[in-house]
Amino acid sequence: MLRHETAEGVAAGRIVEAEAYLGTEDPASHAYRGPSGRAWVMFEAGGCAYVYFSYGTHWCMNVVAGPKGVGGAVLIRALEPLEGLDLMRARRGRDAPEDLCSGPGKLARALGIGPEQNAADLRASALTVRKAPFPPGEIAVSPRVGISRAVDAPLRFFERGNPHVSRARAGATEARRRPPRR
DNA sequence: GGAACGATTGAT
DNA sequence: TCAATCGTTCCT
Repeated sequence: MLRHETAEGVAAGRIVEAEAYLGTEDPASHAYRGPSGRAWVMFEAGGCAYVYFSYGTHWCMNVVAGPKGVGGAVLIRALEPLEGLDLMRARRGRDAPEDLCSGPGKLARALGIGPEQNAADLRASALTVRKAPFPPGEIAVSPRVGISRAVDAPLRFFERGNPHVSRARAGATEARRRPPRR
């Protein structure tokens, strides 16, 4: 689960959807061009947060993975809210639990995650990743959502049937198929 | 120096 | 289906 402690209170949820972004070999990854610009954090040692500004409007949060010097991170795409739901509601301006954390921008907003948390140590800071209170169900795999390169790589992972999983606009479900080329 | 695009969301 | 909105990338 992902948990954030702020002056406003605690908000936490169980991670139910995530995507892997690799290093300089993954054209869809921010790390593709090396440790320049915002992507430098992806080349730090695993265990810290990579927070980036998306579409000029939203913040998204990753867990950096792999050894120092190698690019890689896991984008947290959806949470099942478990703690601080009213705080999440206030931050999100939504009421339904399924509307609080069912997308990378939504969950960052709900947990109060922003640029201040970039490069934060997820083992020992206000923002942590820890073991969930109950184990996952079946894990399904699909292509990643919202990208235009490496669109077929099966690097999205989610708990099948969980109502808090984001709705994949791009149709990135396990049933998705690219039309056969002729 | 400028144009285009993007690991998204919410309203129309 | 489209606007919001801005940092990064890519082109001239």
